[in-house]
Formats: sequence, C-alpha cells, structure tokens
Amino acid sequence: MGNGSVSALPLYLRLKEILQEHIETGRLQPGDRVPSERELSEQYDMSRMTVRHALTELVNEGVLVRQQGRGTFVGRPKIRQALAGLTSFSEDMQARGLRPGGKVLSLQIVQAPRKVRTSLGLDESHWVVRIERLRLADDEPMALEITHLSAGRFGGLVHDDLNHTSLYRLMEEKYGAKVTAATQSIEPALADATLARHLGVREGALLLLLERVTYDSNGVPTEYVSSYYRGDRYRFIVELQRR
Amino acid sequence: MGNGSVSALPLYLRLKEILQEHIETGRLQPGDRVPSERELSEQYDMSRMTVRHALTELVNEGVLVRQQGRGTFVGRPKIRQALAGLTSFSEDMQARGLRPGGKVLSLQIVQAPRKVRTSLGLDESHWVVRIERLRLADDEPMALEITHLSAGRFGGLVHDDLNHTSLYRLMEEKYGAKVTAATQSIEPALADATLARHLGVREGALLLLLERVTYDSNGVPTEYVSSYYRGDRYRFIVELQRR
DNA sequence: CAGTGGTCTAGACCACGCT
DNA sequence: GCGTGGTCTAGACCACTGA
Repeated sequence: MGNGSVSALPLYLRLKEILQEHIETGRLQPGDRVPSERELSEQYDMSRMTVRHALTELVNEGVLVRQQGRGTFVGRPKIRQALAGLTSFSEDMQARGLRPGGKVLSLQIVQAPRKVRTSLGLDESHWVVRIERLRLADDEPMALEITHLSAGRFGGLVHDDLNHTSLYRLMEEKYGAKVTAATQSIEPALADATLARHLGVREGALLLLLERVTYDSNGVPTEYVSSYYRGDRYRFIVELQRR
Repeated sequence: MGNGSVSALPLYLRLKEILQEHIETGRLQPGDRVPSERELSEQYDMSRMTVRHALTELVNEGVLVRQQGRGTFVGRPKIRQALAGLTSFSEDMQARGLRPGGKVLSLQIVQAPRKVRTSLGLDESHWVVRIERLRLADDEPMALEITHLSAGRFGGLVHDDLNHTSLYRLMEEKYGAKVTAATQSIEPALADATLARHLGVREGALLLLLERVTYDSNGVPTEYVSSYYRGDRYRFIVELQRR
C-alpha cells in the first residue's frame, strides 16, 4: 500500500522522535505508561507493526521498558544513559561540560613497537604513524595520548593539522576508515617524570592508563592508543547491562 | 493465520539459533553473505517479516551486519565479543580462566553513609545491610568488595550464607530483585594499611577502585558496591561500540 | 536491469496481568 | 473478560548496489 507520506523521514522514526520529545519535555515522566500500541497506531494513523518498530528501538535504547500484559513504560532516567559508547576525547569532555583542547607534541613515522604490531596485526618491520598529543579540558592538561596507525594507510597524516581537526574525522573523510568499535583496557598507573611534567602533576601521582584498539567498519584493527589520564581529575564511567 | 507450530519456541528464535549454529560450526564464516531474507523465508517456510525479526536481533547483537542493496553478512569475530556486560565477580573470573572464591569479612546492618544514601535514593536515617567480602581468584586475594543494600528489602541477608551462594542469585530468588543494569565508575587508588593487609600487597600499592550502582528490572537503584582491585593482577576491559 | 535490504499495511491468534 | 504486549502472515512499494 506504500507510504503516501510527504516527509522524507520514515514513519517509525517520526513516532520515535515524537515520543522522545514527550519524554524530554516531561510530558511523559519516568515510570509513566506510554499509550498502548493499538492506541498509538490509531492516534498517529499507522499500522501496529510500524508502532512496534518505533517502540522496539526505544526499548533497545533503554528509553522504554515493555511489560507483557501490562503495558510499555518510560524507563528510569539513570539507566538510559550512554551504554559504553565509543567516544572521542572531545565528545567525552563535552559530555562532562568541559571545553576540550589539544596540542600535538610530536608526529612522526616510526617502526612499530611489538605491542602495536600484535594489537594491529602488522608484520615485523612495519612502519606506523606515531602521534603524541596532550589533551586539555578547560585549558588544563587532562591526559597524554599516544596514537599509532599503520603508515601504509595513514602516512599522509604527517601533513595534516591535528591541532584543529579531529583525528577520527580525518580518518573517515580523508582515508575512508570509519571507526565503529573498540576494545579498551583500564589499569592504574603512576606518573613518571615526563608524564608529571606534561600533565602538571607531581611525580608519583595517580593516573589511569587506558589502552584502546579501534576497529573500522570492516572489523580491521586500525588504531592503537595509550592514554594516561590524571587520576585526580578523570574518572572512567561505564554503563553496564545484564545480558 | 496463527502459527500452527509444534515446538514451543517462536519461529524467529528458531531461525536465530540455526544461524548462530552455522556460524559457530564454521559453516558460515566471518564476512560470508547470509542467504537473502527472501531466500531464508522460502527455505524455512516463514514470512519475510519473521526472518527480518531474527536477523534484526542478530544485527543488534553484532553477529550480523546488514548492507542495503548488497546483503547481510557475518560480522568479524573481534567485534562481536562481550559489549560491556554486567557480570558478577565469579563470572568475570571464570571468563578469565581463574577459579573464583570469596570470604565474608563482615555482615551487619548499619546506618547508610551519605554516599550510599544519595546513590540508592534513600532518605536519611535509612538502614542498610553492609557486606564486606574478600574476593579470591585461584585462592589469591584479588579484590576487597563492600556492598550496601537497603535493609528494608534485604535485611534477611544477615542470615544467609554468602560464602557459598551468589549474592545476585539470592537477591533474585529470595528477594525478587533481578539485577539488570548498572552504572560503574573506575578510578585509580592506593592501598592503605588495611587494604594492603587484606589484599596481600604492600602499603601504597596500585589499586583500581570500582564503584557500582546496580538497578533491578524496574529501574530501582538497589545495590551500591565499592571494590578495590589489585592493580598488579586485574585490568578492566570494556568493549565499546560507536553509536 | 535484477536482487538486496528498508519501510509499511491490515489483519490474525497467543500469552500474560489484572480485576 | 478484557486489554496488554508477543508472534506471525502475505502481500506492497521504495532505495540502494552491482553487473
């Protein structure tokens, strides 16, 4: 029967937006019951399957909770926060209400250290781009980040301006490598003299060492990053869900 | 038209299982194209919508990847690992190939500290069950864990045997509180004299402090846990996915 | 162009929760 | 019993990809 709509946006996405707006404006409060699927279907003149499509996505995002025989309810706000999202440093800081900044300390092509080779699946004697950046939040040092990327694919980066452009944007727009997933490990560390100097903390200060391997949309390991975060200013937060 | 099936399992779940088995046995390899929705629909004698239901769930789980106009493909194994799953200490250790153990150090009812009150949304002068447990991996101390739960709902725990039964199982089976989600923060810490003694490390050793608020299936904050992990033996791992 | 996934319909019956 | 979500059908047209 087709759609027959005027707008370009699919029906189910429009319903999603409507419901999310109702929640954001408080017209639907956490714990409230959402109108039943049949009611929504009638109200917005779409089939129940289309309503279900919209609701299912909101349930998957944790915005709504379904209870068979009872209804569909607005989730508790605490839970529907970011679920272990892969974010860039800038996005992360903005989410915390801080103004992100950065300064490239060094940018060179080097032979891949063993750890980088094994993480990225490179053979021996492979060359990589090594980027060392200081990351700032509200102009204060927050982390020292060392990134490694295969020189074969990303060698051109040595000519790019990383002080004013996001690395992930460059990777995607200039090199066609879209970052989609990552494995990250987190462990405690102490500041040595160099780290202390860059981060503006005393030697021996508490740090958080984050090591991340990111994968592009084809599942190819693409980037290896080590970041040393100030333990006094940064705390890593994860949203977990039981499977 | 109904279902008319013999088995109790819904059709779309049966298809999911079939496909997952094909992937596990290697009959479908990472990167392989899965038969088209119309083909599967015919092969397994179900409507295309039902096939889509099964495929959509597998896509959400990261097992499959859809590409409009091209087909549906088996995902790369690297990416479809655990995505920031909420696990118990025991499950976590087992996943690492270690034998989990534990020892309750203290189990009492106390007035809720302010941090616990705010995290669990309790009013003042609220009493909570406080459980202090040493967590072992292969009989070696791995973490010291301090759990707080509302005494109103879980006061009976003081009579339960936490040395030999999982807390989450008790909460679910005896108290009807099913743990489904959590917010966890991670920061570096140092061992004081008490922590050092319990964990068998020297004073001043590096630790990872994990603080977790868990929610039950109704979205009610239920449990507040602080865990001090040995930094020399434990590293926290998260799988991240770009949204 | 043919084939793929993306969206959508207008029904149907089932399983569950509540009163 | 009645209303809720859960599953399922047999079609339809659209948007995209690749030969």
